[in-house]
Amino acid sequence: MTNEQILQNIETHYIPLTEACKTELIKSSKVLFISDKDTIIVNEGDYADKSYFIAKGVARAYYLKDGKDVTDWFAFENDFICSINSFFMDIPSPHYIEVLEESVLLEISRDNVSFLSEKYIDFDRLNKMVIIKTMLQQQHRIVSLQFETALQKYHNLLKTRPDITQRVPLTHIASYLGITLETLSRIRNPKY
Amino acid sequence: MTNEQILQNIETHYIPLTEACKTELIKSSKVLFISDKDTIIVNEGDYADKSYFIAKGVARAYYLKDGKDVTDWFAFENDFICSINSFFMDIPSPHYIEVLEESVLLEISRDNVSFLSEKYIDFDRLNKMVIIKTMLQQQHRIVSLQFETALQKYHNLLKTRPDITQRVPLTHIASYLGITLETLSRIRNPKY
DNA sequence: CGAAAATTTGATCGAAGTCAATCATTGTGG
DNA sequence: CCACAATGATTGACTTCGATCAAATTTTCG
Repeated sequence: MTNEQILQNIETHYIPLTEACKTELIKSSKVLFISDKDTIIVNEGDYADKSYFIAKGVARAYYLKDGKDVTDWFAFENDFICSINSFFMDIPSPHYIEVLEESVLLEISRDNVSFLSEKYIDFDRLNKMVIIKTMLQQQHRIVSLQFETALQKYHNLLKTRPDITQRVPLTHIASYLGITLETLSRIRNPKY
Repeated sequence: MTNEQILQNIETHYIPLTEACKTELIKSSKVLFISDKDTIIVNEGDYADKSYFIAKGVARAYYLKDGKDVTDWFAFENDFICSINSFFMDIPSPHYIEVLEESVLLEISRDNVSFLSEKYIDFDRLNKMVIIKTMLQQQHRIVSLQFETALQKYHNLLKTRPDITQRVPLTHIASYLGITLETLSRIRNPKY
């Protein structure tokens, strides 16, 4: 996967960028080729000042709640992911971020995001789009968590990500949906 | 309440703004003095392209879920509120926004937000701060909804807003917390 | 003051959690 | 390349928190 392909993906899924902006974006970011699944790219406690564009693969953000692994976020192809508290508030990360498949990521630091946003208005728009998209997804998730049954939440997830069960262990899907693995397993039984 | 006081509040709770920016912000926004509680300022179906800074009072965003009133958001003094889906995606609002006390609001349109963000870097920073603050609050709310008991959710709300029970009917607090009014009432009983 | 709205209290029910035991799949070392 | 340990998923029995339905009580306000 080349730099050009990655930029192409960003442009088709977000907005076109000027040549100058793209050149400087590549210069100020780093492509990570991660071959091992379950590679941890952010650890709890890190000052995680990097944001990652998933060019290929899947990643998840999770944290330990009373020692139990709770998935907070999945990022698939063309999504961005970061440790949201750490990135935006400059505090130690409560989250781990882990890659779940062989993946290609574009890594960019908060400082470089700021710098590019100041310099290129199209990058600033991209940046705002990513943040607003995240906010709207969270909004949707809040409604979902609050008023949907386990079954509805699972079906809705499948609607937006039909391939998720092939790519992500059920344990992570369960904790993401706020249900137990056992309940998820029962729900998946066709007799429901 | 004067324009100067409102601007002063914004500056102390967010960031200082240049004089030019403040002058133009006042010119491109409108102060609403709302004397009747329960005044609806955004209706379901509206293209709600306005954002409101609460200089004084309380407002809430709510929607009807199967005919039932569900509170999605409270905004108190120095908070911003808007119909998030409508404002950012330019679609008809699923939310109503209602004022719950005699209030003073500063109303600004999406177009004016864009314009001021382009023209004044300090306003752009303010705008980003508001969005990121919203995102982080939602993040916190997701964790809360997913793993806390009714009692914990209520206590946490009281910790950040001790005065909320004096200012907002319990029905709205209950639906905001994702619990029924009856459960909230039981939880509030000192024997818990 | 009295009607309407808000809140409390009580009794019952059900969705999903917990604990525990199996079953299935995967991947690694002999 | 198989065996078997480790991990992941399913199934079962039981429990619990909070929902629902219903009624009583308190508060608010014209």
